Amino acid sequence: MLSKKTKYGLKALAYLAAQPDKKPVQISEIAENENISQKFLESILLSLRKTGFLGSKKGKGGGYYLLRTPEEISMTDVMRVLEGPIAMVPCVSLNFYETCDDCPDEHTCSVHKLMLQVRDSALDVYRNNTLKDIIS
Amino acid sequence: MLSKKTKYGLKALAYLAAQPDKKPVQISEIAENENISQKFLESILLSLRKTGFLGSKKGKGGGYYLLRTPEEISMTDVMRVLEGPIAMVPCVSLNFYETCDDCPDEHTCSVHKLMLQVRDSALDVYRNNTLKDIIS
DNA sequence: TGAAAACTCTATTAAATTAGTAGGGTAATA
DNA sequence: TATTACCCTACTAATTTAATAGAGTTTTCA
Repeated sequence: MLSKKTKYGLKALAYLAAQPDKKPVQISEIAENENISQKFLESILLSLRKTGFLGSKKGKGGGYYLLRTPEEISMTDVMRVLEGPIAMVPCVSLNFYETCDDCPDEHTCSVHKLMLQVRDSALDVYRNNTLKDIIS
Repeated sequence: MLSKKTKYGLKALAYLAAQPDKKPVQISEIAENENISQKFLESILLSLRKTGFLGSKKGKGGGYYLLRTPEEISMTDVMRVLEGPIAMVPCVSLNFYETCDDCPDEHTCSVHKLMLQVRDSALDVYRNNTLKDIIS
């Protein structure tokens, strides 16, 4: 299940990408328009800023804005930052790999075999979608 | 993230599918060989029996066995029973559909758009894999 | 026939994660 | 210099997951 954090983060990014100009947008504006708790959104935008997706401007007329153009922002990167691993089990994760403590051998594990395919198919989707692609 | 329930359920199914004959296999045997808590596995096998994947035989010499051949068991069905919805958000789920309370319009929602693709790609994988395909 | 083997079922619980809430602090701009 | 708006920490309620405990029932085989 997709976490609210990821869902809200994606919506906020899409909202910023849909702006006609690059002027900073206030948290409160995004929160209202996308029906998100303002405080919760605050923490999500903060993490997107720390990971290089967003810039912010303080003071009057301040807010958040995209640091890159929408077509430069890959869903792969966004998902990894917001949701974490794309794989459903750590033993098939590219960026968050861990061995299973129960499994004696990955190569003969049926779960591993299936989840490898699922990961690859999900990666395919994320790699083929930028922020620009998902705004309408 | 894949739940342990699903992981263990898949492993148990694969274990049964790998049996040379159709004799019932005891819970304890599966639990030991696959490093699964026996009591937890018990409840998982029970749910697989109630959903028509497994049959059971009581008493001495009893245990669980597959009701269908491995190539007749689609990963789509198994995943839906063990893990629940294949979609990451309810608004793109085929079997567990729900509207989002926050989203004003699904058709213009960027999250919806992306998650629809992810669901389809996952479904593709599950539809193309039977229990036979994932045992080695 | 009776005892052991093995499944069945209910209820409880511990741990982890998620989704927020509260509230004060700090920086920048008009 | 006051206001706006971001920044940060800590706490908490709710939910889900992963078991655990224990009693009960059915079946089979000796």
